[in-house]
Amino acid sequence: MSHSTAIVWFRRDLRLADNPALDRARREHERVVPVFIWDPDAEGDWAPGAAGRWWLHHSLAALAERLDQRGSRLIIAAGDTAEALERIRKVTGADAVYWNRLYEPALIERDRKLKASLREQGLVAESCNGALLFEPWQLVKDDKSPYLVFTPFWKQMQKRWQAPSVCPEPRQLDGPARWPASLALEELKLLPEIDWADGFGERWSPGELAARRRLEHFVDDPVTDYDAARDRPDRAGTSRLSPHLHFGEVSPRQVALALDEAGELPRGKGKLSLLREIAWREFSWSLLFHHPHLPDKALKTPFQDFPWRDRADYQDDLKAWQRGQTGIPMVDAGMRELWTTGWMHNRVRMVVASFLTKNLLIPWQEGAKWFWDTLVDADLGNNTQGWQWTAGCGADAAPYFRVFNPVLQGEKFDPQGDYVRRWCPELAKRPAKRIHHPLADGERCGDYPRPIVDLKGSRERALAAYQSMR
DNA sequence: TAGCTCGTTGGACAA
DNA sequence: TTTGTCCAACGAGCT
Repeated sequence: MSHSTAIVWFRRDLRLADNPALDRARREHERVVPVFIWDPDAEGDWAPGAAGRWWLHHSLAALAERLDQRGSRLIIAAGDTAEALERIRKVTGADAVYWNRLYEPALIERDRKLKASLREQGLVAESCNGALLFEPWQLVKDDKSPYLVFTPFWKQMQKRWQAPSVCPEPRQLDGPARWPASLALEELKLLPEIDWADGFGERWSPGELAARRRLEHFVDDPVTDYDAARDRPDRAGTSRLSPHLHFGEVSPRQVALALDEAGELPRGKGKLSLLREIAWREFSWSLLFHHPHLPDKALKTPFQDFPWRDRADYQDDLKAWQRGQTGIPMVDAGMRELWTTGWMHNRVRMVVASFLTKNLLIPWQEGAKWFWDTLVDADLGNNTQGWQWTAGCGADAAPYFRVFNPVLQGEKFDPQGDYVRRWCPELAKRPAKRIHHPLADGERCGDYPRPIVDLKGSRERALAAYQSMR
């Protein structure tokens, strides 16, 4: 170990355990300066949305507390990253900077330049893999080109499976002789000014310890039924790990380790199912890495001419969708769950996305943007990939004739109507048999809205639109 | 290379 | 009420 000081630049790896950048800095240097820099301009159109900022605020608070307990502290800065690092370096005399890689196209470019510039100044600058089981350039086909279909990607991942190893959590961290100034967390103004996020706190506990508890709880029992239960929005069958994974409060390696059966691929159906979801996350990041325009442009080029409705024409319908006022119970329940809790059940995400793109013929980018702002787990890889998949223009996409019917989906996956009743209390008194159906002509139910489109007619319109493109 | 198989998550309709 | 078939064609991926 050299008698030197290293900056550990935290980004979306807000944990102390299995943090390769932190681990490496600590092993190779005597003193460590943990730093977080709020620099949303660097992320272009994809700086964290309002829900993500709420989470980030609380996650940073949790990280700062854990660092305090280890004799360290979290230095918070804002503004241009290179300048902030330079300031901190001057005060602390640090001669090395470590971080874990991110894969958003804009950030890859920023980080590449930064690394080159730091090295030019004679500093150590190293990035590590803290976010993925496999780097996007590792899991490729035999001819080195990236996968475009999930199943072969998943098969390859299983073939190359090895017992995950994680790095240890430091018990103590020695700081620099002189600490740099830090902003107070509140100065980043990450929390919304209106009390919009009130419901989030009831549902979520950001931070590494909460993430670990959730993982341990889930793997202890619920994972056994995950394969089937994960499709039921009326039950708590999913892991709810997504925001923790997004902010790096838990790593996919830690999840894999928790599922691991003596170094072998998990054999239990539920465990394998959860691992497959982790694989989807990896697949999404791989796609984005190899196709940097994915957040804006359809992967399948014919879709760039798809006859979406005009913006002026769909504005009212888009608002109704965002507010959960479409008059389609399953759709409204999902959109209200999203608004209230910053999260939506995966199956319902597909239903509302299919409804927006197919029944309303509104471009998938509008949905992706709304999700980006309102989901606490908004993740550029997953969000982009999911929306393109539903719209039928992405990798391995749903065929054009696959239009989800929100009534049938409700009857199948929310059979008692509990989910709809919870989020659309106006409908609470409707009999379970009718609860997923839009109001019929002349029927009234509190101030629940009439359907903004006819499901059958709009389905046919969508099929015709998709036909026209072929 | 050429040929074969397959593609996360569905719905409508006929029998 | 349940089950089977069709709704496209194409290109990815594998052997």
